[in-house]
Amino acid sequence: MALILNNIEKHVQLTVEEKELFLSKTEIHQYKAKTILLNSGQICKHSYFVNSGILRSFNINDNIVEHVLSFACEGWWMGDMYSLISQKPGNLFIEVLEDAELVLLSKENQEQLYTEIPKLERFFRILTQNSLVANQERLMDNLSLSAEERFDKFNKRYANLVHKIPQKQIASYIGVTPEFFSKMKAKLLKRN
Amino acid sequence: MALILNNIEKHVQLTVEEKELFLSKTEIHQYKAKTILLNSGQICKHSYFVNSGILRSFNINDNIVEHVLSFACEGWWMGDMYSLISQKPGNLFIEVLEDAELVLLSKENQEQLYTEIPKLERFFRILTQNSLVANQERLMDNLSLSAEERFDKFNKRYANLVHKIPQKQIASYIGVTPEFFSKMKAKLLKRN
DNA sequence: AAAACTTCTTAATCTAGGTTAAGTGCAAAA
DNA sequence: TTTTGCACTTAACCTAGATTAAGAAGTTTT
Repeated sequence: MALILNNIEKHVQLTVEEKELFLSKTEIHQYKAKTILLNSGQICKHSYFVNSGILRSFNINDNIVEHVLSFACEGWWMGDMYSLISQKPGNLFIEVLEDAELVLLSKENQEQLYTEIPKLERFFRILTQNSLVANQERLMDNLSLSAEERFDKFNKRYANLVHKIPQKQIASYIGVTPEFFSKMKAKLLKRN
Repeated sequence: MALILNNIEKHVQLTVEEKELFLSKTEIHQYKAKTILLNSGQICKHSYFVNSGILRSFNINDNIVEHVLSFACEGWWMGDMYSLISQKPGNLFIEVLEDAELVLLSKENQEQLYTEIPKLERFFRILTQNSLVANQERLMDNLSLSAEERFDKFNKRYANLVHKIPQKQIASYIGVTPEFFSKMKAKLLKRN
């Protein structure tokens, strides 16, 4: 359970009482692989922190093609930010890729904590800023890098994940078809 | 000058004293079109709020190709978030596209305000969350929509901007070459 | 341990968008 | 007022990656 507190304390210092208050507002749950935590069209009620296992968020466009927005493994946060802040139905799915233990923080408790412990508002501000920076970089990468270079970046961002998740989902994350990804991989192997 | 306070008060309520304190930490400057507010490799020292005029942020990749990250017109904020939070040299340029009046808020003053007026930390948290949501949507759009559809989205996001900025920069924003954009535009005109 | 699914691969063919190049129309220098 | 330099267009040709299809290799279910 220390993991989430460590994560928070990378950015703000909490007192013992604050840590207890924070933990009292969270729940821990276990989920099996393939569980859908959030469906498109639903309202996202929780932020998820990954103690163990792997999650992914994705949407499905008109052509019935999935596009992976993000993965989350140990120590990462996950949620549908749009739905979470607007409390309207979102477009994202959140799925468990590998059996997971998650810390759940409900929208209401999160809002309460912002007021009760302003340091937590700071923490989530910083977290969101970091996400935004990463997202902006990925956006620019998608505009200027080749599929191969984007695969490199994926590997740096999500170290070790290559071996743990179906490669069609990596293809989706970097924005190519599974067929093209397979071809690209074969080319990379031959080259090295 | 009311503009920036209105902008803030869409999300948090400030007292008269707080508004004064906030304003005392900002500066107003006028800039001519083509002014470079921030160069790649520099450390971003300010957040910019646009009272009037138009800004854009972009980077330049190895091939000497520009990629537009964002535009900002009246009522929008602009900055290099990466450089601003890390205080390290960034990759972004920020340029004035149309003569502008800007409100400057320095990194140090912004940090002080977070502590002096926690409501402002809340305000910037919300602002950053909204940016993140918009960025995630654009990322997914880039993975799943055609150039034409992305142009539609550009028009919705930046109403009226089509007529005010060089079209090669719209092309860059949606992620196509100026030549292709020109061809696409001709096709759209013929169709309607 | 077969049946039923999925994931991954290979290969032929196709296309959205890129590249190169040449020309037009302006606005800003000079 | 000419000249320089962008912004934009058009058109021929090119390519990264998509699409379609079919088979191979696991996994999961029964």
